Amino acid sequence: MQAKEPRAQFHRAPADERRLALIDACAATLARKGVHGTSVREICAAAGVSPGLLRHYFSGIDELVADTYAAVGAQVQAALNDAVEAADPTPEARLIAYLTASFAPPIADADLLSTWLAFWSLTRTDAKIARLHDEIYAENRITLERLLDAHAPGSDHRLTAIALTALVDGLWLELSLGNAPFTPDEATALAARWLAALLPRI
Amino acid sequence: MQAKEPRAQFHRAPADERRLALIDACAATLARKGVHGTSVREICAAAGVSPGLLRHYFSGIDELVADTYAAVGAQVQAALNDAVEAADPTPEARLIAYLTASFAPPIADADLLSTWLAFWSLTRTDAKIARLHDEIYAENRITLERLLDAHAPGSDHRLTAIALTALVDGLWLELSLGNAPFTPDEATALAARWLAALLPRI
DNA sequence: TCTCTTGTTATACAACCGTATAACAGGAAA
DNA sequence: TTTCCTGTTATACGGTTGTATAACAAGAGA
Repeated sequence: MQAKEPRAQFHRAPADERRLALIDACAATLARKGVHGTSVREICAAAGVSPGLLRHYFSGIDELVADTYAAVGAQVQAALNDAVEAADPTPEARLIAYLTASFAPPIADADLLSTWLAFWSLTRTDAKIARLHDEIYAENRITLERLLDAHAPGSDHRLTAIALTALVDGLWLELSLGNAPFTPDEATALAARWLAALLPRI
Repeated sequence: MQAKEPRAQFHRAPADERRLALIDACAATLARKGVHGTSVREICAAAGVSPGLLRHYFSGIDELVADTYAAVGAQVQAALNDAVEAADPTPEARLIAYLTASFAPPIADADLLSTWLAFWSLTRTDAKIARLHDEIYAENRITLERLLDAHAPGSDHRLTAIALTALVDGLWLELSLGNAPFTPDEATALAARWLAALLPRI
């Protein structure tokens, strides 16, 4: 004879507060438990919510993960933009601010990397995630090209932006993975030195 | 009434042929199905072997994954070394060979990337994998420092090796992820141009 | 040819997975 | 105060997970 579980108290969240809470919980779980340890139950527990609720806001766990990618991508983009806007208005200072922000919290962060790795690894198997990846990276490249163009107007910065993105990504990856053989300051200096070599006027 | 399954034919593999087959199957499954789709049964099916056999050769799936990381890491290192040794014996040619090989098969390969992403994402949660990562990257950095030192003896190439590793990693990542906005040749040219700017004699 | 070791199999197990469903209750609207 | 909609819960379901186990058979050694 099984005693029936008394129904837990709850309150009805306004607007899409619950939806955002689930997205946050998804990112946090991806970060702390990895793809392998991320499940509907785990996410909902992190959000303090019953497992069934996920499907009230999302068509399934795949859609939640995709929406989480979009949200986290936007957060990263916003953090970088903020750093650039807070810098001195010279092209040089804005570029350096972009680089510095890339190697400092909240961008260089072990949790963010773990979440990001999960997205990367889904790119191969999930078409929606792949499309999101292309959009996010294209936007990032355009931002960078604009910053470069402000410094040296007229010339084509496509390849420069590509290389700088790759360099920053690689340094960011090692830094966030932990145990990196260099400091955030060295990473910034490295990227700046690279810029100076390629764009003589910096 | 369930008919008993007749026992399948098999042959006893010599030495650790089975062990290597399981490692190959693990890498292939990680590549094709991602972390999420990789399970004991999936790996063993790929190896053409019964599920129970995995635990005869490994203490569990975690140990198999770790051993697979070590094996794949060694393969990558060997492919890069081969490319360098096959090049003209000048320091410049050897460096360029290293770069070119990084952006061509079998190194720049979607399957290899998927496998590698799985390893990266396990670095946070699995201490054994984290240690392996440090070893593999340290060895790679030393290889690169030696190549740089052959070109410009005496000076300290620590930071140069770090930056070149990051640049190559970033370009390799985008290239292997698919839909990259640049070609392998452009990636090689980019890295070479970077080297030329920083090491004047190339 | 026989024996014995052990690589290999089929199957069992409890725990977990993502999703489905019906009962419930919060709280705005009337 | 009552009604009613729906956000939220507990629970159920079939399928899959990693591991455990006992039966079996391959093939070397005697």
